[in-house]
Amino acid sequence: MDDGDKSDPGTEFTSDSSWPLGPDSDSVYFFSNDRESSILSEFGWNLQPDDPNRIGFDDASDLAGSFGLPENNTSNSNSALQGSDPAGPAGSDSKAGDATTSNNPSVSSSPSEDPPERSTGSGGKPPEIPNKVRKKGQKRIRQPRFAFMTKSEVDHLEDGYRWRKYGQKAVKNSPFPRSYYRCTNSRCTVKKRVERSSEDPTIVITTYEGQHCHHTVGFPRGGVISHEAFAGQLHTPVSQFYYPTGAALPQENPFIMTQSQQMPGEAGDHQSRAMPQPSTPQFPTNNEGLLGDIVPPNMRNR
DNA sequence: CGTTTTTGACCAGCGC
DNA sequence: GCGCTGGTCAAAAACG
Repeated sequence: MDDGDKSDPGTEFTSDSSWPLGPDSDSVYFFSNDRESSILSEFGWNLQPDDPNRIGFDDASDLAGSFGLPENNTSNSNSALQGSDPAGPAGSDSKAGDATTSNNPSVSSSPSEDPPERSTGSGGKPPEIPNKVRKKGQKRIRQPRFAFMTKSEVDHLEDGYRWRKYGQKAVKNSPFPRSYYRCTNSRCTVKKRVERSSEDPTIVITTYEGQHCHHTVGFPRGGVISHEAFAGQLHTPVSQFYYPTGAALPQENPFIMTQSQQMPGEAGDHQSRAMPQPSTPQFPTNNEGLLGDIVPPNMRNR
């Protein structure tokens, strides 16, 4: 939770080619407004607003409908969301700036200075302030989060980075534990949480927090995930959300969903991968747990 | 032997 | 203020 530090890092983004997912993800993107598409493009996901394959949610009712929400409930949900997120207000912006600028843009522009991927084990201290050192009132810095759902038999999907598990917790309303991973690169603050959907155990919900300051270890070109990496694990990206911590309104949230029709064997087809045929997204039904953390309850199909 | 995982404990934030 | 919950720490165990 840490809602006190809902220092809305989502208000500011930096591009990062090393982000584990990118335009190569065989995806259909849903935007609700220009802000979202601009955010996507900052992530290197260049989708033109007039792209024929772009599916836009130009108003809240579209969004609501897509989530199985009653349309007349949408406006309510908006306000409810605002209320549910005390972080929205201005004060958080400066913190958000801190959080994101600490992941300064140089991270993606100076790959040659990337530290070597190295496992530091318990000896390596994460750059973030440890709990014991952190004084009262010093809030945890939340970084932009990016979540997606993948139909997979394995919990921890290979994404080209090395992760060290640092915790596992049982989560409320879910029979499945949530695992916490940290990038093994000692200078990299990226974390990731992995949890199975309580509704559909075949779906793995992965949330990345922060941005890598280095390239992948498994993929020499770095940055863009390779579909081959998934080939042995199954993988149907079911949907993909970008939900910046602290962002309040659904129509202001960069809301992205993906559904891949691509099978592992089709991995090399970059052209078709750029924009697959839109299809009816599979929306999770009542995801609690981690999804609940990234998708406002009133956006869920309940 | 170095690294990663496991797991109980601890801490912080939030709601009541 | 208290209890609940999520998130993190850190020692021990497991692994390669």
